[in-house]
Amino acid sequence: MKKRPSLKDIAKKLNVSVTTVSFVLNGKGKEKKISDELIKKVIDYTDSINYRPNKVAQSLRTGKTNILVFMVEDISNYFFSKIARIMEDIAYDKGYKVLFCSNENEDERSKELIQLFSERQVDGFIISPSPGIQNEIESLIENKIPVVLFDRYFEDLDVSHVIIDNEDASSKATKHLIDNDFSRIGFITIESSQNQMTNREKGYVDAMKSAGLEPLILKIPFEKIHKEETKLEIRKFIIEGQELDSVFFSTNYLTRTALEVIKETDQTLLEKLGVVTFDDNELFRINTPTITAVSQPLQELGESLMNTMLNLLNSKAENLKPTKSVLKASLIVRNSSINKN
Amino acid sequence: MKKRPSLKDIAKKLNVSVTTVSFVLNGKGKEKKISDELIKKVIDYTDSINYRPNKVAQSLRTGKTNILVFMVEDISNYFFSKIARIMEDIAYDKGYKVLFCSNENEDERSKELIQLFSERQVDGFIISPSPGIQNEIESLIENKIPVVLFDRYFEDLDVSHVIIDNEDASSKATKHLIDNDFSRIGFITIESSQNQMTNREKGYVDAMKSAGLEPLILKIPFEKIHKEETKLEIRKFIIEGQELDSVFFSTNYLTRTALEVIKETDQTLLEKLGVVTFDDNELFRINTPTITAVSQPLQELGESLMNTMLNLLNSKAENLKPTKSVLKASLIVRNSSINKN
DNA sequence: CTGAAAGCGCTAACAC
DNA sequence: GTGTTAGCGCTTTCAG
Repeated sequence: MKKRPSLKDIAKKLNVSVTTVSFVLNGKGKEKKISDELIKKVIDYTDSINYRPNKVAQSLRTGKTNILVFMVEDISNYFFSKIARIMEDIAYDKGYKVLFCSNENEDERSKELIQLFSERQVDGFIISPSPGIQNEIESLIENKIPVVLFDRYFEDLDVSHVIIDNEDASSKATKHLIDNDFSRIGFITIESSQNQMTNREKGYVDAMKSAGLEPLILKIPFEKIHKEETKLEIRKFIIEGQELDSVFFSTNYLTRTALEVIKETDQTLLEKLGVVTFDDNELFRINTPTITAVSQPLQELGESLMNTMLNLLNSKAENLKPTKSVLKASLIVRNSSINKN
Repeated sequence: MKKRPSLKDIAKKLNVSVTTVSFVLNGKGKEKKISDELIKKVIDYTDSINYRPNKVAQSLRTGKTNILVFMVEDISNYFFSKIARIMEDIAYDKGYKVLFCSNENEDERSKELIQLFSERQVDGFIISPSPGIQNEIESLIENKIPVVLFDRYFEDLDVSHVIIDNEDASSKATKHLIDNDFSRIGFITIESSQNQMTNREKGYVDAMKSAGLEPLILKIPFEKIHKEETKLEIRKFIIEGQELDSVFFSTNYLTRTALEVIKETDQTLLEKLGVVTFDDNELFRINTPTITAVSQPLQELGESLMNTMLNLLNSKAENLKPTKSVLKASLIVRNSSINKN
């Protein structure tokens, strides 16, 4: 193995000092008044051997890695992966690279990942936090590592975040069903104390109550989402239990599970049952019937997240006040929720 | 900002040398015959301040990062993300962390990513390569950086790989349609010279010919997959053109696009049209009708990939012969492909 | 048993 | 204009 050449090797080869090479390579040649001739000589040589500086050494020296971490529940989820892509493009222009990872909404995994990347000195974290990592977030902040929370946040922690107005979105979705003459409207959600979920529930409950309707709620524990018993529960709730005429799902994976259940049970059910889901998805455009969905503004979310992060990064050490952004979601009306009479 | 404590800080605090602390922290206390008492003192203190070594410094010193890169076309694709997860678990047990990234099957992006991670001294690459990065792969190999290719490979490059027998899988799928009395069987694929695709085509063509049937092929350029004109082309091919009675798709994103097209055009078409797709997906279980799919053995693929990589990693410098694994895929028969008469 | 010190590759203050 | 050198935080050889 021909060891990768180092600055020193280059300096020796060219009979100049490492400083000179370093300055030239970092574009400080002019500034340091190094002769054009020498600059050209260095550039030509490094180009010719395709020299690549060792970033590990650079990072050790400068304390910066130019790496940002985007940690979410599940990066293969359309919602998260789309935003990831948007952020990546913005970050790239500013010289940052974004690393993606999934915490499965588990505290253990979140902590491990934060640990792992902290040790590796990443420059900042954008996190959709699992419920119990408040301390870890706090400790990052204390160490002056930029953190932006996303999708959900901790109410008693003064940290920058970017979220949508879940209550408003949920309320709009519920009212839409009511306007389409549904009245036995069920709400299927995840059992969770995280505020993105509680706010969705609140939006639903308030909309129902103010229309004089009875809230009908089924809560699934997160761990059981992919269990067979969950399917049974959903089936029971929709089909046998409450004589529902429609359902509003608080997340798209619940909707997917429910669609499977319905498919296995009684395909024709969807001809009568009203359906609205949180979070849009490719599948919902293709399904029979197409599914009405609350759609989050992906582009704005991504931009807002990255801008907040870049601000934090640039305001080095100075105590910038946390930025808190709340964006609005919109309802994409499709066939599943229009009046079925 | 309270600077993170370094080894030196700890040594000073404890009135011992950095060497001692380093040995203890690396579990070499016993080996180096450091007194139990001292070991305990060090451990207790580092635990109490929750000391975390700076991995950047460690990496610079040791030349190892314990990071592996898994680069695929699109990590949000079910197929790739599932395998990623399987590998991650195995790697984790061996002290490696896996970083995921998507190259969108673009050479430019692939090169950038390889560049980026090489500079950061990652220990190995598992890559589903875009068509034109043969040189970059070669150069990694020359620098003795472990590489395992996945899903596709370069026929004239002697590099470890893990793939499935695409020709066989494709042939089985085609024969399945033939056995179910379909005869005007179209094949919709990506225009590509990469061997995972050419082999799928070959499997189809051979199966058709040996049944005395005429191959009917539509090729979509990769860049146009999400363009509107692609939908038009697919529609024309299936509906107007060749009087097909069935279609076999070479990738699941083509199938998704086609399902959308069909949905927009004539929902009842699927009652008559036979459909088989490469690569299983959640959607295909939910769709009406459920879609027959070629399913790759995810668990085995993941295990095989990681084992190959770990072997490479452990056979440091010694010239290990590349390992080439070819696994078999299976056909999951659902409603879309059973005899429609 | 423990400590001193070299050095991984790079940056940048300082010297000349 | 260019070179010398300290040091980022860590591992590990060698000395005692």
